[in-house]
Order: sequence, then structure tokens, then C-alpha cells
Amino acid sequence: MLDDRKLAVLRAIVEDYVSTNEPVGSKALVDRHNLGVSPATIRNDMAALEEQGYITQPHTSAGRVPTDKGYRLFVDRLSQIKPLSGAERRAIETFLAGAVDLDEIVMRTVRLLAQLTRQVAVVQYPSLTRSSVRHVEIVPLAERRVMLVLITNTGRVEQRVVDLPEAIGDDRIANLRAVLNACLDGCGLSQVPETVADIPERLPPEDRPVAATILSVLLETLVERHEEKIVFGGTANLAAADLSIGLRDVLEALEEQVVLIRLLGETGGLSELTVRIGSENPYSGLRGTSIVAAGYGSGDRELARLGVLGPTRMDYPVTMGAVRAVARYVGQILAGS
Amino acid sequence: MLDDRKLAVLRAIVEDYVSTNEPVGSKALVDRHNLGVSPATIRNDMAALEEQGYITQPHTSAGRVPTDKGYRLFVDRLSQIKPLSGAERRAIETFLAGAVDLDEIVMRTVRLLAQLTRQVAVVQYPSLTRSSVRHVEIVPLAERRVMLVLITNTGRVEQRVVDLPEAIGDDRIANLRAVLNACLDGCGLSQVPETVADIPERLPPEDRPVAATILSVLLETLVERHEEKIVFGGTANLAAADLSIGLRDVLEALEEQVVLIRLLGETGGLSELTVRIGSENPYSGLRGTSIVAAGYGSGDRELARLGVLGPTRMDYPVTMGAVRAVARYVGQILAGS
DNA sequence: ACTTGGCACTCGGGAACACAGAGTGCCAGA
DNA sequence: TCTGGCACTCTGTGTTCCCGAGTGCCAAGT
Repeated sequence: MLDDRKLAVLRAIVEDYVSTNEPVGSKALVDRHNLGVSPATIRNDMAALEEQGYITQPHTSAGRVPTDKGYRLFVDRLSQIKPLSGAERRAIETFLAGAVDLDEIVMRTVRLLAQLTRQVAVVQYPSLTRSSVRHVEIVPLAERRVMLVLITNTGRVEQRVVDLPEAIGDDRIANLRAVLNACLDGCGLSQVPETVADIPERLPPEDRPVAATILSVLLETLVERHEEKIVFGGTANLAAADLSIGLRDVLEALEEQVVLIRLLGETGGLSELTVRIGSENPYSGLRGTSIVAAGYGSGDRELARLGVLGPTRMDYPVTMGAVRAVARYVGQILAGS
Repeated sequence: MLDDRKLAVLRAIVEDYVSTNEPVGSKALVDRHNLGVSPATIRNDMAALEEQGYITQPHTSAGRVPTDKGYRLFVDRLSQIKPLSGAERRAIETFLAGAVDLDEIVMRTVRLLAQLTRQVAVVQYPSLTRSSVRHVEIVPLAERRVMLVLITNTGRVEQRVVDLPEAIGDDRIANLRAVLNACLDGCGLSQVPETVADIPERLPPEDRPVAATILSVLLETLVERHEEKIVFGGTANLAAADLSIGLRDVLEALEEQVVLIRLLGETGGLSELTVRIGSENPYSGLRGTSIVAAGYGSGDRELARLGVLGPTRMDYPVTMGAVRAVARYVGQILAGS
């Protein structure tokens, strides 16, 4: 149904269209790629490809443009991920290595990805549910007010102010802190709810109301909110690339945390690439854009995801290479800190 | 030189141009505002205004458009800041009150400002140098590694991982922590460097190398980096408003922290409004945009600044009202938490 | 059964042109 | 000092026209 030459034609169309941003015709194709056949033959192949929905013409008698389905086939079967150059790898390494805390790692990763791919970069903070507790701190602020600070093994720090039902002395706080840390240290955050249930029993009865308040805030912090914190950058690149659809819709989508998270998609294997092309992605305002995403993590555990968003007409092999490489390096950095 | 009627004409031109986005002619002016004179008279006035550089015509025989100088005069002398409606005030209050920590306050403020003004909102985190220490925490992570956590009175939490020159036991850490807090608690961050100088003397000699390491990281955290953390949002509004110049330049400017900070400008009085119009602002990529900014803080101390950025052709009275109101509310919220 | 050259056809986009409409500047008169 | 009148100057829009790129189809060649 699709013989080798037709596939080669499709590949050539995608490549040419990506690089020129103009519908590509049969003559231009045989000129730029040595396919060894005449334009007329190519035209027949193109007719077949169009018949099956891989390419389309904007109007009669213009060249052909790949459809989402065409890009999909290209990504799945016709292209190879392009590895980064040595210089680029080194640049990544030194750039990321300079970061001193998680915030900065994430921020730098966004810049890096945006610069490398010349597209919009999206990076998710290491997911809370997939991290574990490194330390819990209770800091007295006033007589009946403390700050609860939660530090995870991935370097995330969550803080919340807690109003207590009664005044409580420093020694009792110290005790509470000790018990909390004894129970929770190293505990996966998803197991915190169960683990926490035992804690009141270990405390003197008079501390239990206070502990209950603190624990409920702790659980709230873990579950309710912040669950996924996500950051993007490089929107200037969008303005340059002319989207088929309005730039406005895209910017709106980017500012919706929820949409953004869904965009990165569910986890595949670690640093396995997910590509969502045009209409494949779950938000209608983003027809005309594609997402290339990968998970990152330390060891064999996926902590969160990152990726880029750009026009459907993007250079997939290069973009995929960059995303994969950055995901790996970020994983390494996180493991090392 | 500029009699009352000419000023009225300028005001009318600004108002009409802002609302219609089209050059405004003499006839349209007398129709929409009852100026009590004929178009011909207005034309004379317009000629005078143009002569002095307050308005200009895009081409011969089109209407007039205000120049930056014209907007400036309008803002300074011809307009009154428009207060928000009661409903808007209440909306602000409830929206901001729902925030649980500083990150969320800032994030919500950005959204709020963007929504209220339909422009790009820019909010600076409470400046470190203008805050004071509420608590310093040293958390042991490994034998020779601790995490230093600094909590300010404005709710900012800075953390840094510190590699120590030697292993150190929990008791010695506790002592260190106690001394640190005793010295630094309530200390203005700008005074920290001097205060910290005394600390090694108060410690047993064997702890001094470790303390020195930790203190140097602490100082680094305060000075070097992060100094000003800044966040923006609402870029989708930019895409709708058609800038005279490329949207790309504006997005690029927004992603440059340094530019962004300079944009908000130096402090005036607390919640005193700063308006930078078009060519007045310090970055050439932002010709065609104006910035309306204000300081916010708790009590009488300005902690940082916030504002919006939009096309020069913006509704200044409304925008200024919104920025001022939001700045005040944010100040209140910070004071209360 | 493919491939190829030839050919007529289609359609978008740019150039040339005319035209209406909005707006101006200026002048003479109230 | 204001006003009505008038001639003038543009821009933007619509129309028409034509070129060229690209197509689909067909008949002939391998």
C-alpha cells in the first residue's frame, strides 16, 4: 500500500516543508532529493499519499503539506532522533552544573531547553508524590503560630504557616519535631498519610490536639495543592515561528497550569519520549502545535516530566534529541545533589 | 500657550484613541464630546497641539494620535485615577485571602493584576535586603552535608545545600543553630553581614571552620543571587492588544529578569504610582509599551514592587487604579500573615 | 505494470488602477 | 476668535488582470 518510495517521498516532503515553511511541489522534490524518478511519478505517489491522508494541499495547485497523520508516520517510522553535538552536550553540562538549588535547576533547565530547541520549554518540578521526606521542621513564629517546613529528597521545600489551637512551649515543639522526623524520615510522600496516622499515639495526650492540627496541614500540603508545580519559558520563540492558529490561544493554554500538566502527559518509561502532534493533544486551543516530552528522574524512578511545545511544523529529530538529552542531564544533576 | 480648550481636546483625543484604536479626526471629536465649538476650531487647536509635539498624524489626512509626550501630559494633568468598583474590591480581597504561602500570594497577585487590567502583570517578590530574619535552620542531610534554610519575616524561604569541611555531630549542629538564631533573629537582612562577623567568636574553636563555611554560604545566598525574584503572567493579553512593534521583542524583554527589574523602577513612596510611557522606559525593545508600577509593603516599609505592562495606548486611569488597589491589598495581606 | 513527457487547467498572489471617504489646511467672513 | 466652505491629499479597498507554480490526466514508452 505504501511502498518504500512513497515513504521516501513523505519523508522528503516533511523535511522540505519543515525547512522552507512552504508547500512543496513535485518538481522541487526531485530537484532537492535525488529520487531517481521524474516529477510525474512523484505526483502519482503524492496523489496516493494524499488519498490516504498523510499530506494535503492548502488549495488546488499549490504544493503539498504534511497532515498530522503524516507527521505521525514520519516520527514513528521515517526519522531518527538526532543526537546533540559534543559542544552542545558540554554546554548543557556546565550550564546546569552551576545551579545551587532546585529552583535554579528548574529555571536553568527551562532556559536551556528553550534555547536549544528555539521553542517553548515546559518543566515540571519533581512530583511531590514521587519524592520522599528528608526532613520536617517546625519553626515557632509566635505563641500560637508555627511554620511547618517540609524538605524532600529532591530538594523541594514546602512551607506553611499553621495557627495552633493552644500555646505550646519550645520543649514540646522539640519533642514533636523529633517524633515527626523519626516517623517520617525517608518515608515516601505517598505513604505519609498512613504513617502519620500512628503519630498521635506516640505523643503525650496533651500534645495531641496541636499535633492533629499540624498533621492536617501537612497532609493538605501534600495532597491538595502544589501537587504539580510547573514552569515554562521561551515564549518569544513562539512569536517568531508563525503558528497556523492564533498565538493568543497558545499563550492562554500555557498559563493554565492544569492544561500544561496534562500536556506533558502521563508517564511512559523513564526518559522515553512522548510526542503529541497537533490534533492529538488534549486541548483544542493547541491545534497547530506539537509537544515533545520526556520523563526525568534520578536512578530508575521518574520524578516528573519536561518537554517543549512548538508549531506542528517543527524539526522533530533535533527537538527530540534535545529533549532527551536535557532530561537525562537533569536526572543526573538531581541524583548528584 | 495651551489654553483650557486645547487641553480638553488633548484629553478627548487620548480617550477616543484609547477606546477606538483609530486615529481621531476633528469631526468625530465634536460629535462624541460636546465641546461647543465647530470642527474647524478644533482643527486649529489640533494644529497647535501637533506643533508642540503632543499629537501626530500617521500620514497626511488621517486623524491624530497622541505621542508619548501627549500621554505624559494626559497622565500628569488631565486624568484622574479611577477607583475600582466595590465588586472588584471584594473580588480582590477574597481572591488574595485564599493564599496559603508567599509563593501563592505572588502567583495569585499576578493573575489578579493580569485579569483586572487585561495586560501583562509583573510582580516582584519581597526584596530580601528589605526583609529581616525570622529563623535560620540547619538540617543535617549527611555526615558532611547540611541544608541551610533561611526564613524571612515576609515569608520567603531560601534554602541551600552546604558541603562541610568536616563531619559534625547533631549536638554541635544544635548549638550552632542556637547561636545563629540568637544573633540573627529579627535582624534586618542588610545588617546580616556585620552581625555575622561576630559569630565565630561565640563558638568553641573546633566549630569555627564549619561555621565559616556555613556563614559564607549564607552571605552568598543573600547577596549574590536571587536578590530580586520576579514573576510575570498574562502574556495572552498582549497577543490580543496589537502592539505597534513586534510582540517578539516584548516577550524577550519579559524573560530577561534584569530588564524586568529595571522596568519596575526604583522605589518612589510606598504605593506611589510610577508610569513609564513608551520611549521613557529604559529598554529599546519596549518602545510602544508603557509600564504602570507601584511599591507594596506592610506598614510603612516598601518591600518590593509590582505593576503591569501594556501598549502605550492603554486606559491609564483604570490601569493605575487597579495597580494601586492591588498593591495596597497585597501589602495588607503580607502584614497580616 | 510502472514510468514518463506533454498538455490543459486551476488558483493564489502581486501589480496596476480607480475610487470613495475621511481628514486636513487655509481663507474669507461673521 | 470662531466658523463655514472649499480644494487637496492621502489611505484603504475593491476590481481586474496576468503570471507562474503546481496539479491531474492521458497516451506512449520501457
